Amino acid sequence: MDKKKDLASKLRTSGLRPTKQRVLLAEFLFNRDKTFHFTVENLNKAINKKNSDYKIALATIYNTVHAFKKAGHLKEIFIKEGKNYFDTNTSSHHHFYDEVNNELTDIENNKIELKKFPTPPKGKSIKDVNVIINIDNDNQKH
Amino acid sequence: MDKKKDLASKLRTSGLRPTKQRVLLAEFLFNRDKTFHFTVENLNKAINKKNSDYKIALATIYNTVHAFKKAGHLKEIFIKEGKNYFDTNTSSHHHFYDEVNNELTDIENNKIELKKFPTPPKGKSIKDVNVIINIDNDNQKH
DNA sequence: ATTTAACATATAATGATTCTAAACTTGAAG
DNA sequence: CTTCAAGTTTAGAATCATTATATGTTAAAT
Ligand SMILES: [Mn+2]
Ligand SMILES: [Mn+2]
Ligand SMILES: [Zn+2]
Ligand SMILES: [Zn+2]
Repeated sequence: MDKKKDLASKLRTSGLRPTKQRVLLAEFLFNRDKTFHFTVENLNKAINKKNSDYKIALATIYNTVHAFKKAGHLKEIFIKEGKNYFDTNTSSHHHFYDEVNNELTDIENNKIELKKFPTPPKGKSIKDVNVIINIDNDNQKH
Repeated sequence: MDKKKDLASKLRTSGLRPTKQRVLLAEFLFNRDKTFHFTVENLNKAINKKNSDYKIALATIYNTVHAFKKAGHLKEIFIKEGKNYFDTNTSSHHHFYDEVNNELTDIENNKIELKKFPTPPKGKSIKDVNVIINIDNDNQKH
């Protein structure tokens, strides 16, 4: 199978041994058409659902997700306390956050343009910019 | 003392009894010229430092901060895992985040202007927009 | 002054994440 | 093909921020 081989080399290139667990997680996360946003809790449930042919320990899921992040294959996104999202889109980009469904949607960088722009404090320079647009159902009372 | 009386009415108006602990915390947080960004850990240390004349239980600090937030006197800001900031500036505004010193700086709303702007998904409307500009020391290697 | 709901507090519980230490796997070398 | 060391997985323990509990205290209305 081609895809599996590709993933194995992707992992090796990142200095990660392509173990069974890592390849399975990489398949699940990276063999997709669209960006995938998830929490560790999410991922754990999806992978270890009953009747699944293969189980991965929660510690391994943590280890792997962090290893993938360190290797640049995942981005971490902070939205709210106790909700740590990871993102398979590692490009610099922005998000809609739907508070009703706890869902993230990508906004590509070129869809947002900052007109005015503040000067960073002396001795500091801008590393990156994150825009989160919180969205609600229409006609929501505040 | 005028300031104390003001705080007591501010609390009463919010439906909060002006207890000794709340008044003390309100003084510490709100009798300032500038915006104050803090974590609960921060606040607890500042209030309960040794040789301080009055101690407040950690649970009370949590309760009070959450009560102040609910009453609209504090805003909560999510920057990274395990770092929950609160903000005495409750207006809609943005931030610089200095990753080196773990420090937030306000950017007033009118200092940033979004030129291009994406359309929210169908049935959803924008509640608010949060921009975080991560900053680094100059000449930092990535 | 009495009364009662609101509040503060010490302590226990929770829950997400990290650590530990033992067993297993991978890939390189012989 | 074996051997071997470093890397990896795992169950379970530990950690740590936060929240819940249960008891004593206080604000403020009557
Ligand atoms: Mn993490
Ligand atoms: Mn909180
Ligand atoms: Zn994304
Ligand atoms: Zn602020």
